Formats: sequence, structure tokens, C-alpha cells
Amino acid sequence: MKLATWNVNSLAVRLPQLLGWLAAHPVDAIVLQETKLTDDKFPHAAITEAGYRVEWFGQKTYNGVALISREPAADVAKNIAGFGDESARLIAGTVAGVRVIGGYFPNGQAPGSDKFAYKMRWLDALRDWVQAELARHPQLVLMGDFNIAPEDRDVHDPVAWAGQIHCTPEERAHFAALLGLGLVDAFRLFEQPPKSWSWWDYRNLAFRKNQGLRIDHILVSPALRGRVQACTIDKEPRRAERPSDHAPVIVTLAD
DNA sequence: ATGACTCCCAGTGGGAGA
Repeated sequence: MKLATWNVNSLAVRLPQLLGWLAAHPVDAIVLQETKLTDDKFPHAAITEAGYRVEWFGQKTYNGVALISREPAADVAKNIAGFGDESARLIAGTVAGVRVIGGYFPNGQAPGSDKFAYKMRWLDALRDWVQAELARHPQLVLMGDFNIAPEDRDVHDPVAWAGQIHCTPEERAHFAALLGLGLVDAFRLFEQPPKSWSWWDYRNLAFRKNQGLRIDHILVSPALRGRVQACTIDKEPRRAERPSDHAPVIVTLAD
């Protein structure tokens, strides 16, 4: 079983790339972030014609998530129950017995800002909700654009980024709290190339210079940990014309 | 360096992203 996450930074722009990627990488499920489409404009027909089921949850201009899967997703949930979020940031469904959660975590803009405070509240609510989900669904995967670089080795220039958004102790403590629920960072279960990133700034030739951050993650529950066979970042789509600034992350689970 | 690029909604510029 293969699962993936990809922040596409506008599905309207990236739909052809997504369909091409799915044809080359027939995953069982992929979660998307930053679709930036209201639900009436979501391109469900093109995805269905490619042989997938899809659930979507979006809004105008910002945010927006989707869950694409070979098998239909059961018990679909949108956003964090009880949190009252105005942004479309989370979608979950049970696919082939695995609870798949895709999230577009708040950016946070800058430490001390209102958006940072919202990010902290959102992460608090997420942790509590994921804990409850884990109790109901021991086989669980939480993946998406976390907008958190968990460690200095996830940052191309840890000195320049120290204390900056994505790298603050507060954000890293929230990431650690998710690990505290028993979740495991699938990427770090394996030896990985140094300087592995999932996002590169559009500016300043950052991709060519491999200056990026690892902020897109796949966390697996204790019940799934033993099934994890591989976890990789696919940099290839970042080389495309008009790429997303994020690369897909893929996890392979034993059947 | 208050930069750089890309996307969106706007409307001949500006906010947000990360």
C-alpha cells in the first residue's frame, strides 16, 4: 500500500501535473493541500476518469484539501471536530482499513503574530482530535503540509532560520507532542540523503541550490509502524515547468 | 535587504505564502 501527500499550490494550475504524477505513481491514496478551489470548482470528473475516488473540501483563494483514493473513503471528516475553523485545512477518511488524515497546517506567518497564535490553537486542537481518532482507528496516518521543520537537520540553514517561522521551539514542541501520541515520522525510520527537503522557495534559485525545508510529513501510528517499508520525497515534480514549491512525500506500507 | 517568485483576486497593485 502506497500513500502520499502533496501541497500542489493551486490545483487549477497543477491538475495536469497531478494526473501525470498519479499515472506514473499509482498510489492507493494521496492527500492534497492548497487546492485553492471552492467546492463547486473542484475538478472531480478528471480525477474520477483517472480511476480514483475523491473527497474534497475547499474555499476561495486560500487553503483547500482533498483525499484521492483507489478505494472509496469511509467515514469522511472535514476539519477538526469542535474547533470551528474558518479555513478548509483538514480531510480524513478510512481507506482499506487505514485512517488517512490529510492536513494543511497553518503557516503562522511570524512568531508573535495573530496568525502564529492561531497556529498554536490549531495545533492544540489537532493533537486532542488525533488522540481521539487514534483510539477509534489504531491504524492511522497523519500526513500533509505541517509547516514545521521538526529539527535543525530539516533546515538548509539552521542558523539563519533559528527562531523563524517553521523553526520556533513552540512549533517544534507541537510536532513533538504529536510524536508523544505514539506517532512516528516515517521519513526518519530510514537512512536518508542529507539535505532532504520537501519545500524550496520559488525565489533566489532555491531549488537549484537545494536550499529548502522539510515541512511536509507522514506520521504513522504504532499499529502501522511495523508495516512501513519506505518513505521518500519525490523531487522530480519540483523540476517541472510551473512547479509547486512543494514536493510529494510517499510512504510504502506492507500489505 | 522591507528584495527575489508564484498564486490569487483584483483591476494597471497588493496580500499571502514559507
